[in-house]
Amino acid sequence: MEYNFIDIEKKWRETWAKNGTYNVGEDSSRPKYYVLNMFPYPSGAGLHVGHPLGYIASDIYARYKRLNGFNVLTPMGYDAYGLPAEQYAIQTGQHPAITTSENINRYREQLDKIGFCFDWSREVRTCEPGYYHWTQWAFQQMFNSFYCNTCQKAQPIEKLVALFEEKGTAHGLDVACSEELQFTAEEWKAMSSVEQQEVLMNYRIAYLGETMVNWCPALGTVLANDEVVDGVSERGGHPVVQKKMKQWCLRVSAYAQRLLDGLNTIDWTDSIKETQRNWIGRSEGTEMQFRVKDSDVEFTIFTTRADTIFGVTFMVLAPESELVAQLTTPEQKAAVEAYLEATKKRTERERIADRRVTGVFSGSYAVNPFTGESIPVWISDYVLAGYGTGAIMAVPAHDSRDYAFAKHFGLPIIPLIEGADVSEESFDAKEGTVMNSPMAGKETLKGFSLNGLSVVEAIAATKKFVTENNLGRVKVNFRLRDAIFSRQRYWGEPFPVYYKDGMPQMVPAACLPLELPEVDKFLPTETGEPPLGNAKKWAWDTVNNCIVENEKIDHVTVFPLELSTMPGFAGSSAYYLRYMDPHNNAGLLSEEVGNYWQNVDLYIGGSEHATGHLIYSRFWNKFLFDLGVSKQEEPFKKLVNQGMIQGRSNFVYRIKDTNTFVSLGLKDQYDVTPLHVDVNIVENDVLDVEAFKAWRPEFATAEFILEDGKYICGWAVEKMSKSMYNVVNPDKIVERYGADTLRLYEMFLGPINQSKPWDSNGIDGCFRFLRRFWNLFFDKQDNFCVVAGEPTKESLKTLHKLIKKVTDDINEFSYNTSVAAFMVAVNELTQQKCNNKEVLETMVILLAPFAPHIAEELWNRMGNEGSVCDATWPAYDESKMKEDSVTLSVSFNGKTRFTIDFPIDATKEDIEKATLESEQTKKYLDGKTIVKMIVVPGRIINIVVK
RNA sequence: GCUCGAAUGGUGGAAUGGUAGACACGAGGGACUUAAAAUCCCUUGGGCAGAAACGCCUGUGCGGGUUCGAGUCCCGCUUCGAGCACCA
Repeated sequence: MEYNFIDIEKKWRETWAKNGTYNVGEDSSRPKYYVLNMFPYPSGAGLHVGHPLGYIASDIYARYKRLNGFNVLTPMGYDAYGLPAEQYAIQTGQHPAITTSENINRYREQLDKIGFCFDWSREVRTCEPGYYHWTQWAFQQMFNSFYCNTCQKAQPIEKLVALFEEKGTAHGLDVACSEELQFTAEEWKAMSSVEQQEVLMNYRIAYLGETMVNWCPALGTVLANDEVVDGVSERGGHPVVQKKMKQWCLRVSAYAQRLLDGLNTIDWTDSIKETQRNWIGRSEGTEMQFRVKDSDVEFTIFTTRADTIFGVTFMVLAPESELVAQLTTPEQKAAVEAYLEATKKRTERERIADRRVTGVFSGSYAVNPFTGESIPVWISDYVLAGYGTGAIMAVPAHDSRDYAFAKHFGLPIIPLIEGADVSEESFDAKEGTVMNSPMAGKETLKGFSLNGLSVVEAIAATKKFVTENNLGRVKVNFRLRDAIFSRQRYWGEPFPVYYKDGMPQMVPAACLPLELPEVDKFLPTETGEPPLGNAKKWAWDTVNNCIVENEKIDHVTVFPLELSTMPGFAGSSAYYLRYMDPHNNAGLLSEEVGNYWQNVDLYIGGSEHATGHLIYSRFWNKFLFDLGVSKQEEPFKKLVNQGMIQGRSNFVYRIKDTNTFVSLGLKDQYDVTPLHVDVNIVENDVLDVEAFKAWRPEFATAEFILEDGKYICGWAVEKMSKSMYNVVNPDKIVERYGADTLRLYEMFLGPINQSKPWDSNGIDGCFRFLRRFWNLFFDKQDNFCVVAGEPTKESLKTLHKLIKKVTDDINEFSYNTSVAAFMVAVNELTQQKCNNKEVLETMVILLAPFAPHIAEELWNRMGNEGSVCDATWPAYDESKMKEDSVTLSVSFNGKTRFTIDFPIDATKEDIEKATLESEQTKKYLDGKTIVKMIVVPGRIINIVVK
């Protein structure tokens, strides 16, 4: 019987859809398991074979869990907002909603062919009002919350207002803020409403902040830090400049410590955790106050090397620091201004590319609080305004950047570590014994000295001294910045915000979702407003129809709406929660549903989201957890990163200035130019010459120099992309081999977490395997030949060996080795001519997660009711594996020479005795003496001889 | 510069410290066939030996070490990949 995958797969695809086989609900009688894929952005190019890799891996796991009695949720949806659709709209006038919807349909069609067990009834699209309602809602909750550092939790902003009314800022709580403010209850009460709102903005988790942002002129929008790579935009590669702008921000930094701590509780790869730790960048140090000489100005610096206070020979301010204006003396004013002007002109990219030492003296001196010495204050762009306090104490002997600066400007360098040679470079390591702290004979504050201590001890001693003497405080700094949350774009979630007296107000809950309006054009307005500024009618209608009515305010007043939209990560930050309860109109998700599904047990996706989506959604979830909406502190318990599938390009070699192409093996005899050739007209690196001629008009008359009658192409591993003609479409594979073969092959290609090139050459092996498997069930006359009865001992052994291997492998996501194990088992069963029902039925269940269509078909043919999805995963029975004897290899000095069979229950002594008495041993000993004999029953015999 | 990861045949890749190269592709040889396709069987890390049989040597990026025994563990390198990077 022919293995007719086309009919089989079509039949079951339809049956599953008709029966809703993969739809799930809450079921308290079974344990839940939540498997999630990072949902795709539906691009115009459709899926290539790399995309389904993670989906297949998660599908196998989901099906395996279901066979083990779990109620498995595996939903799918689309991250539908994004730049490409908008860019396309600008170019063609085609509305992004239409493009997106077309792309989604194409994706769905392609996905459906691969046989996933997604519950499509739960599909979400981030661009639909029913979905972004809750994105907007969450934003409003963040606006209405502040972060309490003391209780490590988000709290309602009303609580902070109440504290201000009672005690001003002296309320005793440590609260996350943009800027430290001080006022009394009386001062608070005396403020106008607008002033109070301005103050509160300093504390809100979603706040409007005037900060330096990454402005991308070409895209006409601001970008988040993770969207800027090497000074250019991640999308499109346009230059990015620093600009001070008023933008919506999320106070992600407030959660820095929790984001860091949470990493220890989740089962993610070390590399992703490490990447996030770097990105969060916790650094423990000391803030110290320095007085400016002959002035009452004081400023604060941050250092992790408080112990080097005696080696400070100058101070440096960031050019953007507010202190620059205060500390610049009249004599230096012109020089400083010239420097600031020059710095401003340099883009981030230029600063990275060109690391010249630059700087200017401010004219002022600071006073070392420990020694009273005067230290010049400089200004340089190697100090960043956004980190710490934007001011540093420079210790050239023990910091390489300070060292370069000191050498360049001829400033003194004082070594502080015994034996450290600082004549050529600084000694940055935190080790050694401290000296010159203070230098012999120098007086210091309260006689403080660090000499003779180790660096670690000296840091601790300085911290203690600084705290006790009010010179500063111990401080933890994070590199993690607040996320900039506005984009001056059309295709995104509108902010549910309007302005009154210049202050933002939340659109009333009754007006949510605030829908994205139609616009005439997708570009910014002539007055420079974001694209939503083109939607005048929308603004008017919204104000009149909903906000005015709900807020009971005067119709005559016109309130402008926020015209920015939210960034890409807004919609993807809590989608896993929405999948739990996608049709709920009363809330993001219900209490009951949240309690059942909790959080994602297994999350699969690419590691490129390490510092973007995977940080933002952890932050977002923690916030919702504080609100009690999410039930777990961490959204994704286990994370598996699938590797990238790279392209395998093929090349033909054209002899220069001719239309003649020479085969790979002969190309070195000619002067040739390699050209990419479409991999779809190459098979096993042999070019289909006729197809090549038809491919392009200019090749129609091409001539070929063949080897062995074939044209052999060269190949290379490159990114899978259209321009390299190496894109392989999964539809083509499914058409030719079937979805089950595609699934098996994608897994067989190698470990799931490794990047590897797609190579269609190996796929035949998987197809042959399925055909052999299929043939186990049919005899030579094409009759279904599976019969009930007692299985042979051999077959049971083969089966249980496989059960153990596959179960272990699935749990470790080692799918390539389990596919290999299937191949071995099927070969063995073929040789055994096994047609036993018990064995073959179990084989079908084992294969069901990998190749569901063929498994379902055979399950059905064996007379089973229902779907193989609801079968029970077989238990491994060790007794079926019991052997009568065991083969042990005998080694001499670790070198294996021969093997001997022993009864399974042979003791160590039996083995030793039998080995020594064997003829082969005697032959190998040949006059040598035995020094030692190691016997590990069941494992190894090694004899050490001399 | 710092952090993490990797390196095994022609290729993708297997190996709880115990016979390295499972499985698959490719290649070579053979069977069947008028032929092709399909299918099946044998060989396949390198080298040596041989009439045959049992073979022998060598081999997991490089150099050391631990061990009866190391692809695997430890120390020191090399190369490649990823992340962070004037973060004080």
